[in-house]
Amino acid sequence: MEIRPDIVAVMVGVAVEGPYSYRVPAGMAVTRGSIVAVPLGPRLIQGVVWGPPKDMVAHNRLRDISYAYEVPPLSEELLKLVEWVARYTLSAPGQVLRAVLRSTEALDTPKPIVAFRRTGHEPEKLTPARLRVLDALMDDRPWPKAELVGVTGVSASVIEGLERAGALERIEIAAPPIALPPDPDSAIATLSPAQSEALGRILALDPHRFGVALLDGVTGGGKTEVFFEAVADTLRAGRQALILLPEIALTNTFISRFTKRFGTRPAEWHSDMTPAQRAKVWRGVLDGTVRAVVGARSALFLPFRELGMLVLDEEHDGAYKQADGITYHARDMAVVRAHLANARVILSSATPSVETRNNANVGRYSHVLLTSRFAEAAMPDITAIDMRMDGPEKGEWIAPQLAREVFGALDRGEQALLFLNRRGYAPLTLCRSCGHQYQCPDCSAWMVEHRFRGVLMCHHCGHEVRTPNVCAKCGDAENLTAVGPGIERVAEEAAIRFPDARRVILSSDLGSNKQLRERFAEIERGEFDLIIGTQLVSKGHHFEKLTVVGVLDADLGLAHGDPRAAEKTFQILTQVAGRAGRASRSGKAFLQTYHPDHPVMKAMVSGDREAFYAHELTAREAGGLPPFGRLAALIVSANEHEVAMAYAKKLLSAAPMADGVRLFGPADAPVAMVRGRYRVRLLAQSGKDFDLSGYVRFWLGSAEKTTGNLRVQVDIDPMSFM
DNA sequence: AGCACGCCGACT
DNA sequence: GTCGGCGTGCTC
Repeated sequence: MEIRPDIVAVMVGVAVEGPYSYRVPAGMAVTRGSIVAVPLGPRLIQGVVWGPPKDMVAHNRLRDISYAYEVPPLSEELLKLVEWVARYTLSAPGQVLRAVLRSTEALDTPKPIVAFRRTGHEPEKLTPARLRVLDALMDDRPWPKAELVGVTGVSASVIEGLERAGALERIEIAAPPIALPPDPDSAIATLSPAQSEALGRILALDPHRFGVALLDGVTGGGKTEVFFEAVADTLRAGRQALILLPEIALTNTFISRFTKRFGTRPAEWHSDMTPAQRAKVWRGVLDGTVRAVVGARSALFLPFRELGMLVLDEEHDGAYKQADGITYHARDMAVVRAHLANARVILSSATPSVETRNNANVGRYSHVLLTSRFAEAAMPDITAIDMRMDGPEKGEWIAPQLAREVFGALDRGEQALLFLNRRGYAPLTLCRSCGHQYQCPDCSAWMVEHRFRGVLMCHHCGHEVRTPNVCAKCGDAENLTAVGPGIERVAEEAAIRFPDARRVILSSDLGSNKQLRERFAEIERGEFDLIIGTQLVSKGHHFEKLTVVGVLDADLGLAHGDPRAAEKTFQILTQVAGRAGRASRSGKAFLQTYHPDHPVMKAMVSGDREAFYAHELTAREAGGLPPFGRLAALIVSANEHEVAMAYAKKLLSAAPMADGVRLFGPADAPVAMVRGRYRVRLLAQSGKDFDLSGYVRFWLGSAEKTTGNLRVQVDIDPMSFM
């Protein structure tokens, strides 16, 4: 094909099959990776120059690139990542590119900051406010307007008045960087011998090549200090570093630890930021002024050009799986990006995912065990409370033994935690007169009562109704009953049992992220005695005075026919139990369970996590499940159940034959209807060396096209069967 | 992703 | 008679 330097392929940030060809106007210089604005239909959208044109487009259809942004081109590694993720997840590359071009404002020239300086002219009228401003500007250095307002307490109009009077002159200065470069040598940590050894093993990975280390050690064992030093090593070598945290764990604690170590706050990337903040970080990452980022999973697509290290803290955490838009697992994609960038990866966890443990077992990842006698001594003593024998009275949720232990902790001036991974007051509202159960009109799920807010709420679609006084079906006013506990109900029981304790409830629907962060800070300062919380409390928080942890329903999560149920339960129980006992105090954890003989419970009680991994790996291998096999889920949805099921059956019969691929379904999803759409699942299973993405792509390509409201959603490596 | 085009129900 | 519902297809 003729190479035409005046025509290039541009990947547009739109879900189209591939790049489109555009003319490069005379005088414009672009290269692969250049970020450009192009006309598409009636609009102007952003895209990235992908290379020479792929296909021949009639000349009369070609349009000109509108302009090229004056920013460095995206790195080759990032472009390859976009293609890889698109291919793997069966999404359009343009759609993946949108995850990269997240911050459109970032491409505009940064707005300079307006500052003022004295001219020397005295204004004719000198008011007290004017004097304060002139005093502040005594040293003739220009001051940013916002700072001037802050320091003097005057309004902006005073400053503008002085400018009009000729006493001040306006200067535009370049906006300061969003984050100062972290100093790798600011406060080098004194590592314990075990930490030094762990660091040594991580740094033994060739810094110029791809390599993964599993940093495996108990909570509180000092993993953070170790990976900070590894980050410092990367920064010293002049490369950028990315630390990913599960969304909710972006805590002040972590940020301040980073700040202490590196002498400056890291650049952050998460959903709470304003567009302006995002823009600064994005641009800084691209132009290289930002050297280290602490962020949530979407930070994986930031435009680093010199990425040398990726850290995934709590690598097992389910929050790394993204399910809206493109469906990807940030841990797996991080490994892919590191591979493309010749960078090192640290996967850090006290409860590594079974996949990661297997990669370490077979030597694909370096298994860096961080043992800490100190931290291990503080590991809690775990007891299973058999709910069949020693459970609480009817209508109560805290077993007598657990209640005694909580009293003990409170008496000693320590903290206790009651954990239940279920939001709201009660998962079901039932009329005892007629048997009516409140269900979501649009989902096959019960309406969960949220008593604080006075509503019944569907946890799948957010649908809400006011908590009824009389049964919607029979009109009986007396017999509406809350069935089962949620965290609010546990709090109610705790208020009765432990009236003198300073209690706090932690649940994602009881405040904004900011409020929750403040709540965590208060707990860390010891302002509460009894913490009652959901999943939130399990993540990365250090409560020094916490010595007793009670898990009210350790079985929650084991019930579903989900291949990862045991793993997820093991991880959350370990994380929650690990909250108990820190520093000088040893702790106790209690698991209320109806299945004390389940392998997960036995591993927890005996403290033998190796037994759990061994058991789980054996079971996975026998079932051909990940990491010994691959899974891909196809979720067919439609407004009518029959339509979805009929199409799923057609899909199944259209499936190409392939050696080693097994197909299951179609079956109703566990929550068969969500937001008024019925969902039917097909599951493809293959060996681990089989290109299952490719197979599914071929399958869907050869199948009858969907019409109407039928949708097929593909989830490669599904984490749950919901 | 948008946006227009086009084909079937209730209304100023 | 048309306003507008959204299903379908196209954008270099």
